[in-house]
Amino acid sequence: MIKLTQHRQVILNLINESNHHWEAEELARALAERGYRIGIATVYRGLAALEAHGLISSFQLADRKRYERASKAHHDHLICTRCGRIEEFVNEDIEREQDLVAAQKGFSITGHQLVIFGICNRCIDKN
Amino acid sequence: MIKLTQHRQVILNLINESNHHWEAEELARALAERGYRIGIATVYRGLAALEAHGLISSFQLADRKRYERASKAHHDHLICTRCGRIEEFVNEDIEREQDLVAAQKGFSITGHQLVIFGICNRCIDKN
DNA sequence: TTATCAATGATAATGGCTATCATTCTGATG
DNA sequence: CATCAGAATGATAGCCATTATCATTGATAA
Ligand SMILES: [Mn+2]
Ligand SMILES: [Mn+2]
Ligand SMILES: [Zn+2]
Ligand SMILES: [Zn+2]
Repeated sequence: MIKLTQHRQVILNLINESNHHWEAEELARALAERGYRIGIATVYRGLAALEAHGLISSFQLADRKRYERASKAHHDHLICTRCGRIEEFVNEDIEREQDLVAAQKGFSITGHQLVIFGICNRCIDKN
Repeated sequence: MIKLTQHRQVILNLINESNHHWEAEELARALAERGYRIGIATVYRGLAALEAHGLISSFQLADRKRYERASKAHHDHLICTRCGRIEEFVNEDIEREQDLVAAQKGFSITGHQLVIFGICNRCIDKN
């Protein structure tokens, strides 16, 4: 079992109390703002440990990893390439078709990552 | 128009003559094996230039970019996490559903990336 | 209390990629 | 040709997210 140290608990709480997709440095900044003095290496290690034990989940976006609550059903992401806004969605048809594709190709599917890129309505309205 | 120097032509040929998803260092190695002495920076710059002009295409996989022929219709990828084998697929249902999802969320879709992870049949048979 | 072992923090190292800059090519132009 | 300008190249330094190292601190159990 994972040892939920104070530091890790704080990290976990921050993630659990939000609906945000955190990157490591951003989370470290948020912790610092709240008065916690946690080394950046500890943040990275804490995130890895929490994820390894299923307490949070993550996905790789471009060059950085994003962390979010694990207490959500599986979903994929829509990202506005203008403002960075991230929306979540679930589409059963897509999920089902992916299973079919994998079966057709003789793959035993273990996961997938789908990211849709676009410009969100807020950004479009700004024009 | 892009200047197709000898170096860039060689890089382009290698990619076009294969069905491979090349990473930059791997391609540099292949070039060296064939007797071409091309600096690694030139390989990176050549790949970027070729892609910028639509002569090759790429997608980001984990921490490295993969380059492939541009002379293929849009497709997504299935990756064996055991042996690294990459298969391609096209699924019109998935493509259509993505458009719907984007529309529902008010996004003007510009692209997507779908990677399915799994264990390929060759790897499964080895057990 | 003591021994053990994990967690932490500061910081060095890693790895893919880009920037810099001096040098080499290329391809008009006179 | 000779010259010149701009692009391409190569060696290498720099960048940046993340991981590794290692000395120190902390928690737990005997
Ligand atoms: Mn999410
Ligand atoms: Mn492909
Ligand atoms: Zn936006
Ligand atoms: Zn395989």
